[in-house]
Amino acid sequence: MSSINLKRLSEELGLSISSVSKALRDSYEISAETKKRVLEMAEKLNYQPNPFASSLRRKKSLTVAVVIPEIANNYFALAINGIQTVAQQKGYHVLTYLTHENAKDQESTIKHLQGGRVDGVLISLCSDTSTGSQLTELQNAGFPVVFFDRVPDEPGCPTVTTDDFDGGFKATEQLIKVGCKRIAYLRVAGYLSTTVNRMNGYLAALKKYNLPQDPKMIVECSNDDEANQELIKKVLKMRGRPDAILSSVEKLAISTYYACNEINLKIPKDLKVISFSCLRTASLLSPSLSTITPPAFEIGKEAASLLFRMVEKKVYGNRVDKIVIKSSLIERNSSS
Amino acid sequence: MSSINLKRLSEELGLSISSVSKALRDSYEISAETKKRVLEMAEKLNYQPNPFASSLRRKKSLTVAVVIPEIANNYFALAINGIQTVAQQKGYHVLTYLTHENAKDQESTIKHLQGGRVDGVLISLCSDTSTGSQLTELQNAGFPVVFFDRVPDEPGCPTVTTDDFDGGFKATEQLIKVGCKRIAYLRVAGYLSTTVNRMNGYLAALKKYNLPQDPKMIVECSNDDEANQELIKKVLKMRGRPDAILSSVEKLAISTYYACNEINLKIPKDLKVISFSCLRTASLLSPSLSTITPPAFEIGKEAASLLFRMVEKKVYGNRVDKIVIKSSLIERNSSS
DNA sequence: GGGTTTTACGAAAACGTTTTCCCTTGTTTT
DNA sequence: AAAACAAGGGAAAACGTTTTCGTAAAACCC
Repeated sequence: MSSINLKRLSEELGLSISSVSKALRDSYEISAETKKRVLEMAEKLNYQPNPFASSLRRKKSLTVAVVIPEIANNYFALAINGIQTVAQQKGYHVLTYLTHENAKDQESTIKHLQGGRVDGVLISLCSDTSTGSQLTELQNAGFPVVFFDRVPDEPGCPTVTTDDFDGGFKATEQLIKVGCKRIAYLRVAGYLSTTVNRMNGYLAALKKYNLPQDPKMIVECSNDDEANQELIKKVLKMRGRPDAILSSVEKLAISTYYACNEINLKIPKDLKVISFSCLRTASLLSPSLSTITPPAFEIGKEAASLLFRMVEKKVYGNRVDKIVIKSSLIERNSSS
Repeated sequence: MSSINLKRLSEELGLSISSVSKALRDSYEISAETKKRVLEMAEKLNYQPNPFASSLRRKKSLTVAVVIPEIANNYFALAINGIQTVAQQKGYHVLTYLTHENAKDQESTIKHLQGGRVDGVLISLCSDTSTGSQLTELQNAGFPVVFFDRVPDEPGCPTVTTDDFDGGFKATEQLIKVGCKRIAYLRVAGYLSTTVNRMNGYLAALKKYNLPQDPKMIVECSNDDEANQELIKKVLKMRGRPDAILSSVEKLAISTYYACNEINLKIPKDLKVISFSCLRTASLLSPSLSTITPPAFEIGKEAASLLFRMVEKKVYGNRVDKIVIKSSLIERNSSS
């Protein structure tokens, strides 16, 4: 837009283009006095360097991509907040892409990103990702990728996650301690590291306390809120219905609340509920919702920091970071 | 990354660089047969065009910027969702920048954006913006800018907003109809189009129903949740305390709920509450919160569509769009 | 004061595209 | 058969930086 470029600037100053460029980049080859003149003129003419020319030449975009399933979601909104905070402070730009839990979208996004548009990628896999191979390929090619929250199985990739297993375990333990015997686990369809780890924690707790594992107590939900609500209603009306629900994601807890309203089940009297959730209004719900709260903002910050370490040092092949940040279990009325 | 470029591709095919480029862009100068060969080879070698070279040459970035105060906010998360949806479908990339309600950040962001990094800007002003002049300057220079939600006063700029005045009016009217006499309005500091328009609607309703305008009933809040909660508590404890609260933003309604919990005021018995809010769990709160809900997703979509119209036709000087999308007032228990 | 180093700057290539202009060949027109 | 034209393709400039290399002049070293 500001069609004032180095050429224009150099003419104005009676210097060569290269000298002006060097002055602006504070090169030792340019005298202090000249630098000052250049800076002043650049300021005066409101010179803004063309980022594409610069990126083309330097093979650096100063940009990272964030690829997430959705954004209208407290967890991801907070995570992005953390990512942006770190990125903006470092002078990086952030491109975001939504996959809408759709593997095809995710694939084509990744593919486009290989053109060099970004210096690195932060990604949380979508629920119907069949495999992380496309991504691991990418990073094997030397491209910095950090996974957060929903990460692939492959051991060789840097991840930032929370202690999902522990969260699932402790939440389940808590439900058991208040007397629940038939605890249902609401999972989302597809293979998601978070869902699976949380479930494994849940299963481990059942085992520790000698409670049976009923396959009917593991409820596989979809991305359709309506359908989920119906499904949960069905489960809550069946013979031997659960007396507690552990929800692996926030929206399923919401659906559970609606379902209970509809079929007139009282939480916590008839059903106790704990959910993984970043809902800020958890304590204002009726009843207040017990949560395992992942530190989404910190996870975003850590993931971004890790990515920038990888981007800035060239050496990220020899070491793989697996950062885990603890969630906190907050007991409220829905589970007591 | 994929260091395979046109040169490499052309060598592989025994064609010139220019022919390959033309083939890829489906130029009429290239025979169908050759195009097919080129496409196949490009696919085979996983050719990804360098976006910077392309942007540099064509002076098009296929990228837009979204500048918002914060992202961990239901309204903005939904709006971004709408923006992304339109942008991704159009093949555009989206850069997001957070201003953290800080005018300095906003200014420097805008300034950087003038380098040509983006083809257009979607922006919702931060609360301590003194003036939109920097932006209007930008668009006078022929740069496409669309304001959404929080827009400047200047008449000459394209905006996408909701009917804030009406929302404020109807919410107030509703509170009056259920018998409230002393309705407080919670506003945020600084000059924000939304806050002011909503307040004007509030004032107009008071006037229509011959209720007095008490300056003490207009409570100016800050960005500090703690402080706001204290302030609201103070207001709720004063002589002649309000019997209803109209909150201009979601978070102040949350603070109101917390404040009431602390000083043991019962909503809706002792205090009725209506808030502008996109909270999905409004109906699950205790008590369920009556809201005026701006169609954030649609606003995002409309804003993006408008921006793309401006970006794609060169002619956007002669006409200024001011799109208004209605909010819906949803009455729940907090106001009945 | 001849030689060397340092300082400060400029010329030009390079990054990977896109696009304008030109050329060759073959076909059509008159 | 000469002229005109169309089809398909290539050479090279251009976009705005950055960076390597070169080189004048000034400064330094006995």
